[in-house]
Amino acid sequence: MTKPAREAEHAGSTFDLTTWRPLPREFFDAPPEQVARLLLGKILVRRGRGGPLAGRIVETEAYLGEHDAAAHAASGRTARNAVLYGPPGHAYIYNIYGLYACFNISCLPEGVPGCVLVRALEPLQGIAEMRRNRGLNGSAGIHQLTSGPGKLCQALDISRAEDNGLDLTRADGRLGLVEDNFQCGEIRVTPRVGISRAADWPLRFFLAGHDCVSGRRG
DNA sequence: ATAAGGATGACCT
DNA sequence: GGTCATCCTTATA
Repeated sequence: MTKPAREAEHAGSTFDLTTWRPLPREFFDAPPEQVARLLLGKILVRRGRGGPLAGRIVETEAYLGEHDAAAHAASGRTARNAVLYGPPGHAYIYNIYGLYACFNISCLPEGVPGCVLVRALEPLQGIAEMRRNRGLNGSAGIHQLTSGPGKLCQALDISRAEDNGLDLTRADGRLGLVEDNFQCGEIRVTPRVGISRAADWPLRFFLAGHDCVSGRRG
């Protein structure tokens, strides 16, 4: 250990690995649109072999229950979406387009489906490893590492096979969410990205003007 | 603009 | 059982 792992590499974070406690279950036992908003500014931590990988959440989307045609719960409970019906605060990870993973967090009490999709992070810690995981060289900008749901899973080495169903509230878990007392500034709300049904519902939340937000940032 | 890529669920037999 | 359209995306042109 040449250097204490307590200091964030990237500017502006008070994140301290020696004291981090995951957000409690009650935080997630709430409607997805509320959790999605409150997750902005929090830190997603991945405990890896080469040390922690961490980033600040800058973009989220809420997916509601069976009345939300864009949600995986829309057609009722299946083997794939069982986590959505389980207790809050668990990782729901699915593969998309045969290529990428998407990381969601279950909300609402057991039996009631709903989740938040984490769409983008600002890399804070383990940036070199994120670059490696993404197959990018040193010239790739910070904002290319985790500015999209598939990108951030690749950067943090999150996969359905390894991580689906994980309890995110365990202090010793591989994945967790941490309070950072970060001042978010203006939060912008728009329709969700990449869906065809319920396409006008205002359930996407992101930090206005942040470089690491995916796609169009207005 | 669009191809890549594979799992999933809907809808049959 | 089988087939098929769809998909909460990304990196290329």
